[in-house]
Amino acid sequence: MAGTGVREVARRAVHAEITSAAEFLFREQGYDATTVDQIAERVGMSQRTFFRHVGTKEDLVLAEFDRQSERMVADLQSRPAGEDPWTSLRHAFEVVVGQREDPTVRERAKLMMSIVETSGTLRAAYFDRMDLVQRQLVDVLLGRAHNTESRVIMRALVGAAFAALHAVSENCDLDDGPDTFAADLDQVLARLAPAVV
Amino acid sequence: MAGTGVREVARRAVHAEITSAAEFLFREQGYDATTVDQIAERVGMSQRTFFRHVGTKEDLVLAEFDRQSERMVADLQSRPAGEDPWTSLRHAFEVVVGQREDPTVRERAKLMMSIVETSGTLRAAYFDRMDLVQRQLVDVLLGRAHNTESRVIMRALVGAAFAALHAVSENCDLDDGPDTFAADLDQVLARLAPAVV
DNA sequence: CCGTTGGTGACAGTAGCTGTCAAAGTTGCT
DNA sequence: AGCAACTTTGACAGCTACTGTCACCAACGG
Repeated sequence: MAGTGVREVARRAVHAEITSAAEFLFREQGYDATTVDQIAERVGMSQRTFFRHVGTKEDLVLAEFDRQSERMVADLQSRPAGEDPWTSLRHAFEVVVGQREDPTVRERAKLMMSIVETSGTLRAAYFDRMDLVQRQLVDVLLGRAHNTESRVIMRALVGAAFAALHAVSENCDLDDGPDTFAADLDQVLARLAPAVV
Repeated sequence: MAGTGVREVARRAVHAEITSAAEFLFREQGYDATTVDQIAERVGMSQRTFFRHVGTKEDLVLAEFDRQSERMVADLQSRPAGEDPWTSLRHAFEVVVGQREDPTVRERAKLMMSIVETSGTLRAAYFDRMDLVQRQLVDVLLGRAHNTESRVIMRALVGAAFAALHAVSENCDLDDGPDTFAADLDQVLARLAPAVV
């Protein structure tokens, strides 16, 4: 199902080229001011073909977040079932924390985030996807062997953890000092956690 | 600035009529399947005039939430500055809880929420607005006299409280039993709270 | 009574996105 | 190599939310 190899490679290459062109234009003129036609023209393809490869203009920016989300869900699944949710979530967040370690990747992530924050529709779509991951994480946690929590509580728990993640994320994207992401996250989570376990 | 009285009344009446027509159609065929043209035609006006009164199709559904948000911010502002944030927020949430008391209003709110949940763009816009209120609430709390919390912490705190609100909201909209909203909210908030104060 | 002001409709245009169809290119099998 | 099956592509047309423009009409004010 992974395609005929060659075709799949071609697809990825095209997709990468589109993404690169789009990012250039977004950085240059902003997300909203950049039209799909401009991106398509820059890559040298018709608008129709663009949409066959990309699906949505939003996806160009949010695809990265989706990949991260998938990994988060997978990571949470591979945590011991006996572990308390809060700790498990902190470990799942490691995929976000880890990406901050490489300065290049970090800057890229900041850029993406700043683009997201400038566009209303984009920001909205981002939040919607965050909600989706949260639901998936809740399902994972509820499905664990010795779980005793109700869905409502679990939803609130996961939501709270994400609130911490989001707060720290926002904060670190702002100041340009040394990246204190991991430390800040631990601090905020600790502030929210104690009763929660 | 409040208009010439007469005109303002007319405006409100027209707006109400549009809203009513829209809600009928949304309930009948769903949000996405209902076009702006259909709504405009039902009220007997041109599409252009519709947009002069409404601004956005989304607004027809989300205006109610905006009003609630405004009241929440106002309520939070009128709380004693010495009160701990968590308690203050619980009181601010009273505007949501209170609306659940009148069965008519409650059913209407449930309907609205169910419409929001069916449409992707609508859901996304809803989340974006929730984020906006949260930011406003954070600013209020940070502006209080004897506040010692950092912005990050406050953001996480407010986010956690909203996670609880959202979880309970989702839960109560599902089951049709007696409305246990207030009790559930208190329970979930208590579960999240203790360390927080 | 007339000028200003505000609402309205008709028209046209933009941006994102989808369906359709025929042409061109690829792949696989013989 | 040669042919049939499958994919990809571009051109065209269409839909929906939304905005700009302009002329028209009605109410309000002096």
